[in-house]
Amino acid sequence: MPKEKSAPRKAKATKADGGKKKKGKHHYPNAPKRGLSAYMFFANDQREKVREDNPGIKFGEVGKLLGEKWKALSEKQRAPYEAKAANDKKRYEDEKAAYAAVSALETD
DNA sequence: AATCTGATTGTTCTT
DNA sequence: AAGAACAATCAGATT
Repeated sequence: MPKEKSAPRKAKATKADGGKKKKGKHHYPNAPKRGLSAYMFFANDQREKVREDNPGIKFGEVGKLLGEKWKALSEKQRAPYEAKAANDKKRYEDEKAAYAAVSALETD
């Protein structure tokens, strides 16, 4: 079993508060985006189910409901999602590699 | 080496 | 078209 101790994630960013970040950032060419996260896959599956259980539910509710359910799942249930996340993570490795390769070639 | 930070991912709904 | 609650992430940058 992997015993990753190294960095015991401490507090959060410097934003003090809970952690509200806004978008608006872009990336350079070839943007090697990272893989998705377990929540993304989970949402993909539950999103319709949640809405089915909550007819007429709005985005905010679905999101919250989703969050609750997500944590309500057992580690086993999250497994498939985490598995996909891990799979996508690998995908990112490819992007990263491709990006580096192109970047090297594109010595502009 | 160890710690931190920021950027990113996708859903749905609203405007 | 883009943003925002919801959660994860985690790879790179920084010290």
